[in-house]
Amino acid sequence: MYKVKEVADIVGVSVRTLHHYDQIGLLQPESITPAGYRLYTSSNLERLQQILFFKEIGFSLQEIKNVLDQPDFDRKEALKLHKDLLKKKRQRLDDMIHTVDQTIQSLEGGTAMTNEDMFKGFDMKEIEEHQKKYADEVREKYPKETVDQAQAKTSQYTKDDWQNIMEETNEIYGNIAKRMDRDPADPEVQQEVGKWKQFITENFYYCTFEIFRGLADLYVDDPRFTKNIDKHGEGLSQYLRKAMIIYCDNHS
Amino acid sequence: MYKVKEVADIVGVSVRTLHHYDQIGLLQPESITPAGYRLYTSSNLERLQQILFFKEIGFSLQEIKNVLDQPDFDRKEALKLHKDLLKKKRQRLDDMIHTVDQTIQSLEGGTAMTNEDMFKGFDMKEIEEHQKKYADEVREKYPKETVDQAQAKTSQYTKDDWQNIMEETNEIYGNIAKRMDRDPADPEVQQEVGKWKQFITENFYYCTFEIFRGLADLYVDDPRFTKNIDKHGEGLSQYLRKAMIIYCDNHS
DNA sequence: CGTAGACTATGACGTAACGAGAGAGTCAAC
DNA sequence: GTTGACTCTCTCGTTACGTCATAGTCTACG
Repeated sequence: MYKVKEVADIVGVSVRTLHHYDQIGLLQPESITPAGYRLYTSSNLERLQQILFFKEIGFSLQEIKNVLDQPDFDRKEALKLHKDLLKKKRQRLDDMIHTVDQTIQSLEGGTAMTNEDMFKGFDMKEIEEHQKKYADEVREKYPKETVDQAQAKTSQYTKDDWQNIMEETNEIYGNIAKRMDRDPADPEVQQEVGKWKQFITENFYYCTFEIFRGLADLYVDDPRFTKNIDKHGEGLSQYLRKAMIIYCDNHS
Repeated sequence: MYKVKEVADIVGVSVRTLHHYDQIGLLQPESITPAGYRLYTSSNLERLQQILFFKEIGFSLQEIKNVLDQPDFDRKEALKLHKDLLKKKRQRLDDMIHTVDQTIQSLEGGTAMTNEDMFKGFDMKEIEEHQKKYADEVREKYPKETVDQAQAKTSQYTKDDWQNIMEETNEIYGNIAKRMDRDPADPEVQQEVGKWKQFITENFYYCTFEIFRGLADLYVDDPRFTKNIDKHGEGLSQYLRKAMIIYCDNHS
């Protein structure tokens, strides 16, 4: 028998939330003390877990109630309907993002950032340096436009662009850091690594497997990189290198 | 000078909405009759249009107020911040969709459609065939699980699933066909192409750029595909191929 | 001029899922 | 018996309005 705060601490929700769930009949405690204290059993906890799962995938509390209270409820059907709904929402978001993008572009017109500004305080700049090392190599293998275009890319980034890039970078690093307890060959990890390569390609230059391998080594060899990456987790650079190499081995 | 209902009818919002905007000071009528009737000018209408635009891209009313009321407000900055927010929301949705998908798959296990049923009348089946051509190639490059999982996917689709897939496919083709007068590199066209690639990934197999390029060629080389695609518009397959190749060039 | 019908106004409650108090009672330890 | 940690039940606030309810206004028609 657990009291509210215990339950709250165990599963990571607020006491208020439990009160609320009690109030709407979604999760009622097994028993109540004479003083009116709520007492939950472990089977109550199980139900709470289920509630949280459905909440995570976007079900409303009412929908969750339906799904959990009626054993004959067609869960699969509910999930599929729900998925359609989610996809529509995503479509809405895609459209919105697209419109915002267009608006931004129309607002822009000559505000590209100067190199001076760009160099200030952004470690990201180092990736560009790395690019130069490989520039010749790349130039041999790919049509000129590809490379030129890529170089033109970063030269027009504004401070905000760099900010965005930094944020997205941090996110990817973070996602990988979160999974450092897994094997570097873990599918989710590999997927993030793929996103990283793709990200470099989209924002800096066409990132070939050779370059990617080169980057992997650079991350542990060059202290500037290592320091920056390990901010996200002790030994991330080492781990990342392994994962990247595995990725390259599997894909080329 | 327009009265509330006129304004409401003109721009397509409810009278209540206008009341609300008045109340929160977002859009106040130019003048008020002795009887208390709201009277809007055409400049009020213009502001309303702006409000609706920002609303469409997901700004809150308070944010809109900030943007419109302060001429020195950095609109571009606001838009970029907003875009980040939207992207985060989309990421959340993506994750949710992914989880729902996995849950559905785990629930399925005995209700998969038989191959017999599946083959009947669904041209979509051909995409799967195409997959097989690339299966070996893909298998070399990606971790086994990825491919296996993908193959498991289609084998469990029900008739309804295929129906849905057909519908979504038609929608995307249709959207592209509608824009065939534009350059294949047109952003909207490219966006649809991106959706198509994403769609294949979600419903069939991890669609790499190589595969996507392969599909592009297949659409014009294989008469079964060509015929099917050109149903949506004369020469769509040719057009689609160009657009897909451009997409690949820009993204990889 | 009286009235029906269309339009207008201002509240006020409801929505979803809680967060943030307020005021008050309960429990265990010292 | 008091303190501190915890519990309870209201109640308001949040977003962008929808939906009444009640009441005043305007205009056309008989």
